[in-house]
This record gives sequence, C-alpha cells and structure tokens, in this order.
Amino acid sequence: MAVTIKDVAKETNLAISTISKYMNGGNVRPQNRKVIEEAVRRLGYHPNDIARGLRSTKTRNVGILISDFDRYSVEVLSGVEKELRAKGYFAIICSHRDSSEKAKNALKFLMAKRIDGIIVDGKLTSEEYIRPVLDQRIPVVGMETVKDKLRMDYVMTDSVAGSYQAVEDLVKNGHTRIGIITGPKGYFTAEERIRGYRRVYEDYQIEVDERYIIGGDYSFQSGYDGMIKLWELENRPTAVFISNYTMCVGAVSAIHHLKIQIPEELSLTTFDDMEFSVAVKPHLSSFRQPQQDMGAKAAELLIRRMNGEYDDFPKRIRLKGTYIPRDSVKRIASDYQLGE
Amino acid sequence: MAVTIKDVAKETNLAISTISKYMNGGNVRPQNRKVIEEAVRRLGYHPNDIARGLRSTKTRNVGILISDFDRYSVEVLSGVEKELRAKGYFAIICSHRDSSEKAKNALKFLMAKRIDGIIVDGKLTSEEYIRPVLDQRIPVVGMETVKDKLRMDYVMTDSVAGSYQAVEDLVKNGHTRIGIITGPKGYFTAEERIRGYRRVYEDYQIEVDERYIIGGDYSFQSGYDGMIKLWELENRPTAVFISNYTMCVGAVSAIHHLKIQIPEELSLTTFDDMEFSVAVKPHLSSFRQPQQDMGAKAAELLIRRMNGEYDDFPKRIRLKGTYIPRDSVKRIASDYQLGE
DNA sequence: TTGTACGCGTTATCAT
DNA sequence: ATGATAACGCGTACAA
Repeated sequence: MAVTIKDVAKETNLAISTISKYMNGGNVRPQNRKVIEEAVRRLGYHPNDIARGLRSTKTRNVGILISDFDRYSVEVLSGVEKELRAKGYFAIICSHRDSSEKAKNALKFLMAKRIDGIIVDGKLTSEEYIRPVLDQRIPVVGMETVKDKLRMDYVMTDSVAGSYQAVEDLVKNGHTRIGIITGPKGYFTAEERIRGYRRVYEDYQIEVDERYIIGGDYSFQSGYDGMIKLWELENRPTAVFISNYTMCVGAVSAIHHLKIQIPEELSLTTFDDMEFSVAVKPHLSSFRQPQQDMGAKAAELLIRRMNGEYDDFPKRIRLKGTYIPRDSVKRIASDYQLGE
Repeated sequence: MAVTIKDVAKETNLAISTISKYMNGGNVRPQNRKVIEEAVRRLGYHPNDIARGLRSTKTRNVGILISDFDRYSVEVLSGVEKELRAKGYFAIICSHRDSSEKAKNALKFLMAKRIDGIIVDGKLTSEEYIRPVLDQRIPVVGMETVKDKLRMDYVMTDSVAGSYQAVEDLVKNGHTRIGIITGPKGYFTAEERIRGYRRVYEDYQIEVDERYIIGGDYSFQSGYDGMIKLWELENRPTAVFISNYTMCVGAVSAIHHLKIQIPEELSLTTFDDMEFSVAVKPHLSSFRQPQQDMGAKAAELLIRRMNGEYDDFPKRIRLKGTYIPRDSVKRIASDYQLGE
C-alpha cells in the first residue's frame, strides 16, 4: 500500500496533526521540520488527494465536455488546459460525439466524480442535462452556445462580426452574387455566421438570393458537396464564403476536382484561419478565431466562479477575431451597378 | 450540501448499508427496492465517487500525458477517450509542451490524484519521471516511444515500414535522388522514419547522399525551410519524402512559394495521411497511421493491466499503417541506370 | 435480508 | 507548537 500520513507520524514520533499542519505550510518547530522533511523524503510520502477531496469537497478537477476531438476543439482544449494547469486544476475531457445519450452520461459521471466545475463546448447538448449540474451549484461555462433559460456564463467568438468582415470583403471587391455554405441548423455558431452574411446584404442594400445559401453540416463532405452545388447553379456565384474549417478543406478539394481557378473564376473566403490557408495556392483570405484565447478565457472565468466570485454573474464574453485578407479574393466589376 | 447515502437512509428508514447494497446491485426486499428507488430519485442522490475512491483505492481515472494538443495527438486522444469511456474510465489529459519540468509536475500531481493508470505519448519525456509511477505499481503504457530500461507496455505504429513503403514507391518510380525532411534528433519516431528511408537505399543498393537528409523538428516552419534547402541544392533531388504532417503542410507551402510543379518537377510523398492530402492539387501520396486505433489499443492494454492481467507483460504492440499512392509521384527514367 | 461498526487518509477543532 | 479526535461518504465484515 501507498505510504500515508500515519506512516510519517510513526516514523517521526509526532502526531498526525502535526504532519498535516507541516504539509499545509503551517508552523512547526525547526527541529521537527527537519525530521519531517527527512521522513517524507525517505518514505516517499505524497498526500492523497482523494482523501483530501473527501474532506474538502473540492477535487480541483474540472470536466470538459466537447462534441468531438477535431481540428477546432483541439485549439480550445489547448487554451483550456494551459490555463487550468497554471492554476492547479486538471481537466477531465469527455466527448459526446453528438449523442445526447453520451452527453447525459458524461455529465452524470462527472457529477459523481465531484468535479469542481464544467466547461461545455456548445453544440447540440440539450439544456435539460445541464440543469441538474447548475442545481448542485456547480459552475458551468458554455462556449459557443447560449441557452437562454440557463443561468450560467458564456464565452464565444463574435461570429457575426467574423462572417460580416469576410463577406464584406467580398462585397467591397465588387461581388454581389455570393454563395455561403452554412453549418447545421440549430447550431448557435452556424446561425451567427449566417446572420453576419445576411447583415452585409442588408447594410449594402443588396437582395439575398436564397439559392446561394447552401446548408452544410461542418463536415468535409458537406463542404465538398456544397461547392459542387454552388458551381452547378444556373447563375453561379462569383464568390463563396465557407463557414468553417473542415468544410473549407472539403470545398477546396471540390474546387480542384472541378478545376476552378481561384480567384480568377471564383473568389473564396472562409471562417477559421488555419495553417491550411497558407499551404494552398492561392493563400486563402480567412477569419481567424481566437480559439486558444477562448479556451483560456473560459477556464479563467470558471476558476473565478469556483472561487466564489459571483459579483458579475452571469457573464457573456465575446472575443473578437481577425479577418486576414490574402490572395483568394479578386476585385471584379460589380454587377450591382450593372445588373437587374 | 450534496445529498448523501445517509439522507437516503433516513428518508427510507433503512440502514445505510442496505442502501449501499442496493446501489451496488445487491439483493434487497422488493418493497424496499421500490422505496429506495423512489427516494433516490426524489432526493437526486448520486454516490460520491470520491468517498468510493478512498475506500477502494480505485478512481477509474487515467492520466494521459501528451506533448501537445495538435493535429496528431487529437486523433490519438479520440481513440483513447472512446475506449476508456466505453469501459467506464475517464481521461485526465495533460500536456507538457516539451518541458521536462511540466512533465514531471503533471506526473506528480496525477499520482497524488491516485489515477489508476497512465498513458504517455512518447517524445521527450525523460524516464526518470516515469520510474516513480512504475514503482507505485501504477500501470503505464507508452506510445510511440521506447525506454528500454523501463518495464512497461508500448504501442506504436510501424514507422519503419511506413517510411519504407513511401520511399520505396519513389524508388520504384525511378527516383534515386530522394530528399527527406526528418523529425528532431532523439525522437523515437523520427529515428524510425529515417531508418525506413535508409533501409530502402540498402535494399536497392543505392548510395545515400547525406546532403539529401535535412533535419527538421516536426514544425510547419522546419518543413517550409527544409523544402527550400532541398530545392537549392546543387544536384537537387527528384523526389522528397516528408516525415510528418505538420512539416508536410509547411513543405507544400514552400512548394507553392517556389512555384514548383508537382509532380512534373518534383515528386512528393509524406507521412501522415490527413484530409490535407486530398485537399491540395495534386493529391498527395501518403502513409496513413492508424492513430485512433493506436489510442484505442493503448487504452485497451492499460485497462487489462489495471485489471491485474499481467500474463503477457511487458508487451509491445506494433500497428501497421497503410500507404496510399495518389498523384504526387511521377514515374521517371531512372538515372540509377544512367548516372555516375 | 437488514443493521452496526469500523476504516479508508485527510483536515479542522479544540485542548494541552 | 503539538496532540487527540471527530468528521468527510462510502463499503464491508460481522452480527442479528
């Protein structure tokens, strides 16, 4: 069996409570300090966090619920874990893979494990599963989602602004027939990105052609298929905005398949700036989400809640991203002035 | 405070032990069963895993130590987490970001948390940090690494075979001047991939030109720089093998910058088949590692050890990957027969 | 089948 | 400053 505080007590002929006090930075007689230090080292004693947790009802573990391990979430996780670790917390990461059943299950077990808090990375997770967590007064921070009925904190990218900037870049370069491949219905981020698209049309008083709005589901295949659909349209668009990374990779694949010249025949801009954007030719204009920052912010906020700071509760943090224009958008003569 | 087994006992007028037995699937009088179920639901009782862990000295948590959250590890994590969850275990994931200090620290705290086992994803982690874990009889499974002095299990991809297949494809297509961009010195996988490269040269009795071996560090930048170095060589290679994904993306970026035509001017093949390979033009011939399978295997093996199955200990599992030829390799007249 | 009592490793309280 | 002891929530002998 592992060595416990008792063993140290015996070894030093001191009381358990004295050892405990020493371990927690309390004052002990200098001579005892030396003896204890010696014994701890010789025995290789490490306090048992489980027992500690039982007493304190704090585990310093936080649950992270994501939908999947993918190119996006890995960035978020990186930010989350870094911030958490720096503050002495550990991350128990679970994926639900878009299964309500698994999400429910994960939350249930995380509760049983007495995690101190939870970060939920949006998407599908039904709110009925979150409520019990909140009821137990366990802080929850949501990312890229909002459940209005739940009294909790949120961190998100300003997706509306992001897609607005991307689409506006297109419009400013003379494009009015702009295709968009969207995320799945009901996704918070997907809705926001569509909203940014529509808002540009509003602000520039251009009429939206609904045929240019192609429903995707954030997958490679839907990006691929979406691009083909757009290209086969009667009055095909002169530019396309892709609303996430994975679909962008799929779309670019389709573009190569169709032998479309970017930007000569079609301008392209996309959400999620990744190394991919500068690996293809031409380099893709894209909107960069501050994913790691978001993760870090979520962790930071959660830590404050776990420490009982509820002065500004609930809070919604919106982080700004950066639109990076590169070489995939071509300036064209606007048929906005010519057309109709 | 949270509701405990005591509360259920009081509510039902039964003894704590009866409730406990019921919770653990024991036999109780049918009428009591109903009463208990009712009370559990009304009170919202969930057994406290912390208390359980204290008694059983089992937490059903396993520590995962990775070097970084990146395109590679995310696949592994996906496999690990899926397998773990299916068996009722949870993953506490830590990254050490190539800092020995952080790795040591993580291991120390994971021990204190009394994780039941650990999976270490290779690379730099010094073995002196692992030994104490083994000493506590906590099972450890290593991935993509081997520390010969440590008595533990390993799971890895057959990297030698992988790079062999890739480079052999080049040779079979007439190439003899083949560049390679390697991983960092001292990395197990990097060494293996170089070995595969050299072995092809041995088997086909071609002499290795050491100038074609460019030292990289698995980063985007080193892939970019490496490609430029190769291209600027006096007697530049006719083909290049890139030994990991991230460097491949960097190399492709350099290729575009240099306006090199693939495969007309240069043939290309790479380790790590990702969606990237089919998103660029031409599609890249590449070796696919079974990353998720590796993660799953590691988890599976660890679970067996945690259950005390030590009949075939220690074990080294080598998983085969698949080489996928596509359009980035051109058949050329071999200067092997012409040259010198 | 049900209940009693103890122990798991720690921390906190209260004397000393 | 140090020591004895209760309590954290649960499981498990053992007794009833």
